[in-house]
Amino acid sequence: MSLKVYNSLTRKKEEFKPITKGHVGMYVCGPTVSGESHLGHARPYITFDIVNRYLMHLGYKVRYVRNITDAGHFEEEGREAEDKISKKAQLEKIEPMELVQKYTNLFHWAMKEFNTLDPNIEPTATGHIVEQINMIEKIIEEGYAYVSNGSVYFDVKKYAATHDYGKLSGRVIEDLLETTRNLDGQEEKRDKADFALWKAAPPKHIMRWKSPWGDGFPGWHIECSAMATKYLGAEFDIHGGGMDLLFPHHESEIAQSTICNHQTPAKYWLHNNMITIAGKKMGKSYNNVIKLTELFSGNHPLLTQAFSPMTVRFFILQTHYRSTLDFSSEALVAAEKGLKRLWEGYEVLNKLQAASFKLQAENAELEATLLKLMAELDDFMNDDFNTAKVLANFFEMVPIINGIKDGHISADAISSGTFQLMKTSFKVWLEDILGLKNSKETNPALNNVMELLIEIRKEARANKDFATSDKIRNQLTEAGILLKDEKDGNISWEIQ
RNA sequence: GGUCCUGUGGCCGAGUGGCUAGGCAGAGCUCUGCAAAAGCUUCUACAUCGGUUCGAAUCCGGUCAGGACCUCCA
Repeated sequence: MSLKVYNSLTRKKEEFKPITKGHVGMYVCGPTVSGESHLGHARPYITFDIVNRYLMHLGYKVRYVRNITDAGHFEEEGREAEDKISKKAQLEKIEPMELVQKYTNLFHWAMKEFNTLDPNIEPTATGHIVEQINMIEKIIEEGYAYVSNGSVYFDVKKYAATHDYGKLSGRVIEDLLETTRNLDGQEEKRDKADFALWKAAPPKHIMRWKSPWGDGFPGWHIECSAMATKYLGAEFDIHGGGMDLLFPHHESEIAQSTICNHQTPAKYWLHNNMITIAGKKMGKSYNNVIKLTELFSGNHPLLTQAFSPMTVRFFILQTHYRSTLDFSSEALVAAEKGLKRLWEGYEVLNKLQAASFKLQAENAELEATLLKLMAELDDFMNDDFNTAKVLANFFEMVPIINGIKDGHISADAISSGTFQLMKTSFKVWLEDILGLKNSKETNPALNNVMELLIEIRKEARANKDFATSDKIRNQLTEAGILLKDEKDGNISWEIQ
């Protein structure tokens, strides 16, 4: 079964066929670095990290481009043009670029914590003003944009006459022309549905660039079109982002690029659904965001505890990316425990001795079950990246692994080949494709100390000196280390 | 108001016609010096009404409820 992806453009799952054999170009809308990232932001970056990783797993050479929006958009279109980033900088009395740097660094830090792979190119909007101006000029030449008071607008009505404006978001152009909200200062535009490509900067505006139309700054949608075109070409494979960007952002990107490059920019449009909180989308409009720093520290009224980045990643992967995911502290606690169980199963698997398995499996049924569980993994991922089902299959393998470890299931039951395949599968799927990792720190010195303590405790237990053995266990518990006496006499430990 | 989506057991969630999803929580048992861990077993489902079908959580229609977009948003 080959990879199928749900294409928002056609509203269907389609077989993924790259434009250039063996290569994939993917553009994902990146963060606006005018503030701290919140849980909602984490979803697209983790989702498309999976897409990136899986495409690489399939052998594609991927060019993954994710921008940094550091030029800011309009606070509210039609009002006095106001750059979000410069506005906040003035309030905080620091340079706009200082603010941009701060939040860019914070974003990069969070992405590292989530164990996402870096994009191949991470272009900034401010670094591509020239490209954006060039693109706007070309759209004007083509006759689909007009200058008004030093600003440039895209002529949606004209575009819609010959193209399908609304094909991505399912909008009907007549409705758009009628129902778009009537804002102040709309008189610059020929039509309410028109969107800005370039906005004249008022005198006090800090972030400004020279252009053929006077000092100003780029409009909301043009940066993505310009950067995607520059690094991926007029037509590329995948464009990703959150569902809330479908309209007007992506719809407008299509319109701009279509006029400029004479073709639809991306073949497949992939959109992740929203994270909700008490049923409502997490977003600044609702003022219900949980920042990533708050999540990792537990410092938020809705959180009962801190949650590690891996817990959050796992939480997100347990749901299909096109479904909404409802956040609650309780759900994250469940995810944390689930991940722990899964990861411990993986660690147990790695500790099993290969020598205890034989060439032939004695339990053909169990052997077949395992092989089926592993064979299905590809099908699940190929079916529009169903990470939830992948994880479910691994959870089904965990009791079997634990059973072999405690002797409940004989090691003879499965073949050595299957055992090796399991080890490989856990590694490849959990670590390489799903990007999960052990969040526990390993400290060689501590390991040595623990070995010593465990040795002493074992001896004490053998001598029925339970006072000593309990003392070791209790005091370690107080020190934050949990000892677990296992069935075979071994003792394992973990930091709480 | 327009366009679209969703409604699964205590909680989170997968699942497009017949096969146990899975995780968390709960209950019982096994193992154990005790505890924890682990294993085994197990209870709660498909909003509602009607239709199609041999058979529907899954398809169709109505109703109710919630949500997203239409405006900055991941």
